[in-house]
Amino acid sequence: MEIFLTNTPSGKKEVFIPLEKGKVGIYTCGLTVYNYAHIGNLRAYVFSDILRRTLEFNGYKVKHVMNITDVGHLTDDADEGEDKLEKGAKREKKTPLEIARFYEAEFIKDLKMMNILIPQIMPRATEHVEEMIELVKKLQDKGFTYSAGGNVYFDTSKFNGYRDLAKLEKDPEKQISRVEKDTFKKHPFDFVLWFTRYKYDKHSMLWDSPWGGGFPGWHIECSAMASKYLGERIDIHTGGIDHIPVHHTNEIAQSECAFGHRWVNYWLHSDWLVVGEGEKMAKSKENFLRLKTLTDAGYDALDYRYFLLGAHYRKQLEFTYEALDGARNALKKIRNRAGELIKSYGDCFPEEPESEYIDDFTREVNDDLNTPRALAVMWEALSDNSLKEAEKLSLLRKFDKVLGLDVFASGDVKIPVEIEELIRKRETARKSRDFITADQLRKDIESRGYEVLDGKDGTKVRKS
RNA sequence: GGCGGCGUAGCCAAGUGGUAAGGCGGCGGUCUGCAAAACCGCUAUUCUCCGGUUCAAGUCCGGACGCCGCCUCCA
Repeated sequence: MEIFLTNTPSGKKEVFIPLEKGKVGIYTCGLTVYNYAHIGNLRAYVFSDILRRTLEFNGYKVKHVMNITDVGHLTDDADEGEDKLEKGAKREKKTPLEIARFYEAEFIKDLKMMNILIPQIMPRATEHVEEMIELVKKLQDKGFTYSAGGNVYFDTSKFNGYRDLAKLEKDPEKQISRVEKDTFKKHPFDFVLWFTRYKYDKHSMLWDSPWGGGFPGWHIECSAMASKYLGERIDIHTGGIDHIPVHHTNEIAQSECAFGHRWVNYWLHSDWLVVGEGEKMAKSKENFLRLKTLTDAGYDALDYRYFLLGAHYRKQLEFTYEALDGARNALKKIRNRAGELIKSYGDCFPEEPESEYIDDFTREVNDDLNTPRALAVMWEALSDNSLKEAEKLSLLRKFDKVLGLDVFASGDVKIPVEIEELIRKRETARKSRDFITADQLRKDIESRGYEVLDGKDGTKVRKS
């Protein structure tokens, strides 16, 4: 079945055609590890995870690369910016590299909790400075750079398609910029490939280069690492919507000039998670929520994942606890159902079910990753009385490969003997119609984290 | 100034010309000693508003109002 993806340059859904049959390379712009990831960041990675899982669901062999930005980049490219890692280091009295490794580890923990498949390759910028220098040299040899004020700049006037991706104003005169002008630039849009001029005397992350000791510009790392691991032509590049105007625009310029041909076939971007009055979540604001904030409040990380899947990745999504509660209840229902199914059928179900629901599900997810509809298909299948229970079980298994909700999580939890004992006591009390004792015992059991389920064929317990 | 998005039930949200998915919540029922769970049923004559095109519009066009993002760093 064909897969359609919305390609940023055209703004339209396009049929996905891989460079090589049966294989896909994906490059995802990762996190700058100077602080914890917030739940908005996580939305972008759940999105790339769904992309990967969908491609694998369709039988593709996926090579997924996600970079770790552990070089401190300036907050802007004039001389005013602060280096984020230096800033974090100062804040926590550690070295920038300690900061980077700590937050990288925390980030990966969050990815795992969100049931995001860890990309096969996660290159660190600091370990690829040589490749970046090589790429800058290549651009220099081809005449796309100039040196000024100690920095090496990319000359955007030499690249015709500059800013096409973002459909931005090409005439600097008409451009309103909020950034202080860097007087060394020939053209306002030019950007730094290599810095030797920097603000801090004791900048601790410096590398030698043909242009002097310094550090790489931000954009060059993705071009260098992406081409190292995926080659000079790449199927899909993903990132947050914020990367379109600057980061990806510049990546395209330097990569296509260096390689001399088209670089990426499909650009996919996820929109913001917003909070309150449509306000985007940002680390600099008070509205910074971490995954830990949610789990400390008693939510499962995958409750949040379910919440994210309920909306399309290309639309702004408003985070509220009310909506998260809805997601939690829904996921719990599915897990309860899945738990019952697995208890009754265990391993006794068709591995590859044949069902129109598979087609429906695939169609939705292949339609630009329409997870809200995919979820709807799952719910319809669950409540379809013409399906056998074992079929539902295998459908759930199958769907969860894409959704990644770990629906069988609460499958077979052993009930402790003391709980069993309380259940028996309660049964005795109920038979003698001593409901006061029975209700007290029920409360007792519930306070220990188990639910009492009275049914036609006796009482059951499950972990709540 | 330029570019772009959004406005669908109490909440989240799908839907890109054919007569309003799904989930949560709420209500009613079955079951239960009661409750919970589970299951079943109901829950938007209507998609911010006003015009237009069309046999047909939430979907296309024009306009109004409201909200938001980007053109600095950001997922």
